[in-house]
Amino acid sequence: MTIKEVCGQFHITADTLRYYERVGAIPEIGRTAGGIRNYTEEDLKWIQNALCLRGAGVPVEMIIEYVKLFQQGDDTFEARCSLLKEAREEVLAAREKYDKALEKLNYKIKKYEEAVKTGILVWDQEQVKGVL
Amino acid sequence: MTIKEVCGQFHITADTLRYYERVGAIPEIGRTAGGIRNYTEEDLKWIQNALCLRGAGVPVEMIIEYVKLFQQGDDTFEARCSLLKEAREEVLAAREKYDKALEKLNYKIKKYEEAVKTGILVWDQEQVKGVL
DNA sequence: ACTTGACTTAGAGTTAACTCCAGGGAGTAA
DNA sequence: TTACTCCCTGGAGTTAACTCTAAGTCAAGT
Repeated sequence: MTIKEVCGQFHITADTLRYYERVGAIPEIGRTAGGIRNYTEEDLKWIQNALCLRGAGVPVEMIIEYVKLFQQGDDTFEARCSLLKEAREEVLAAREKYDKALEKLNYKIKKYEEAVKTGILVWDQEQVKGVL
Repeated sequence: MTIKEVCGQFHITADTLRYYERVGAIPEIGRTAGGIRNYTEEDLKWIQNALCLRGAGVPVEMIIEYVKLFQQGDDTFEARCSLLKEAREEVLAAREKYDKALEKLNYKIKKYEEAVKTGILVWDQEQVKGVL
């Protein structure tokens, strides 16, 4: 599979794909005789993994660390496990912030929708702290 | 309220607070006779607002836009409303990615916990796509 | 053989969001 | 008045994660 096909599949640029490989967020990709990258199904899973974690704000550095541990073999199960747990904590903490923001946004949007109709903006005091 | 007190309350640095003010993510803060910032309760709400949105990945640029509209008065209800809706879409989309990542992380952590005990790592094929 | 379009590298450039620094003023206490 | 801590500004520096550029190589079609 060529780099272009992979890009199309994941909606990312070739630069990003090469960047991930260069820094080690995905393993080295095999090449054709002519030196052109040839992605396997396994490679696609690694890309999926990197994109999924990045999408949840996990730093590239952490993904690199996981790939390294993976490549070091079965002695690193424990290290990988605690790395993943660390990542999970970060993602959970971030998601809570997202939930809080959504709650406030929903409240404000509701009030603004009313305000657009009535011409008057009202905040029910203290219903949601810190709204403006 | 001094800048230091505000920093303590929100666990951010004075630099960040001045930065938000400088770019307009919060309104201008009133000063003492000597030119030192004196934060009011209203200011704190704006800071809360900025931090809440930033915590959910909403770009500073968007927050600035909201503050601008707010300061332009009641003619901007509609504009503010659609800005908030746009922000909500972004936050919702991001949160879905977080959920997907969490699902995978939970699955992998479970498998790794078993692997640490048994010495063998098993992926139930296709249960979660793209796991490694 | 030639053209065309996709691929390669090393390395420089960009962007957002801070973060730090130098040089100086403000406020309180001894 | 001296000391000390906090605060001020303008501007430079940092960091992560890409993103782009130049100069060249590869592969397919005609």
